Amino acid sequence: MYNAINSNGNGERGQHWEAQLRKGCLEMAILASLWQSRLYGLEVLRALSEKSQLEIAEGTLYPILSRLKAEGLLQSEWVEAEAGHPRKYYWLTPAGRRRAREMAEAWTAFSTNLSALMQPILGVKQR
Amino acid sequence: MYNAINSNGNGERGQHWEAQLRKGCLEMAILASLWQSRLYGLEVLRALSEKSQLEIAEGTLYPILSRLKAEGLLQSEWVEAEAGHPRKYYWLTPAGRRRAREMAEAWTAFSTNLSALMQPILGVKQR
DNA sequence: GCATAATACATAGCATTACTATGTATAATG
DNA sequence: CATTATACATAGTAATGCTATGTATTATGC
Repeated sequence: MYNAINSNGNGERGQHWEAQLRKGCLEMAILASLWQSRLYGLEVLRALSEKSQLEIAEGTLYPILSRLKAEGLLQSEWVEAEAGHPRKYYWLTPAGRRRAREMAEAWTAFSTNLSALMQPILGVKQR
Repeated sequence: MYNAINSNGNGERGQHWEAQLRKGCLEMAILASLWQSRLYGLEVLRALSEKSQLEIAEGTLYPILSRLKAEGLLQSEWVEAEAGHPRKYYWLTPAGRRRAREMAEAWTAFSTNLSALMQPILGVKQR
């Protein structure tokens, strides 16, 4: 599985059609990354990268985390590490878990529909 | 198959998290709708709605078609209908076909990755 | 013939969301 | 102590739809 979506897409116009493809999915992806356990910022980045080859810049992540927290979907706390830097841990609130579920379901339907639309293109190529 | 994504999402903030989910996919979807045959504007809308439950407003469609044409991915021509209104037909240029393929492939990878991230959420719910 | 409705396309202002560049703070290392 | 690494934060900018509205042409009914 290769990393098809990163920040340096190679389209002609704007060079970023791939970036647009993933815009709007990031909140959902970030909520999902926190489903199974609480994580601190850079752990979220690593989880996304490892679990779904989704590379997000730090400057993108933190405003989103901040926004989700302001919305009551996440809670956070500062933890002084026994060794190393203090870290800000995030976890899903009950509202956050509900949102994550809603989004996961919507994503499933949406992606299935869109993939169906892509089939003729991929089918021709495979021939 | 129900229409999970339309313009009146029901989230709390901004009410539009679902709209964001599909932003960025529309160019690809529109290019895909033209893969098998040329269509005029409202036919594109209907094709998207019928093939993938994707509802786009006319005001959204035409700027995108215009943009794709400016970019050399589409070509268009006015056709006087034998009965009814004149219509502007669109079809993919060779560059447009290449773009559609690239996007379809990127989409496949991207959506597979993201769906993997969603599995724990959906798995828990199904239990 | 005229007014209204339907069809088809177009556009401008606005809202939203990342991306990019840059910065602050703290701990670790040489 | 200076530099590097880790961790978090933010402001300006770019891109893309959404919403509201408008223009143009054809069809319909009175």
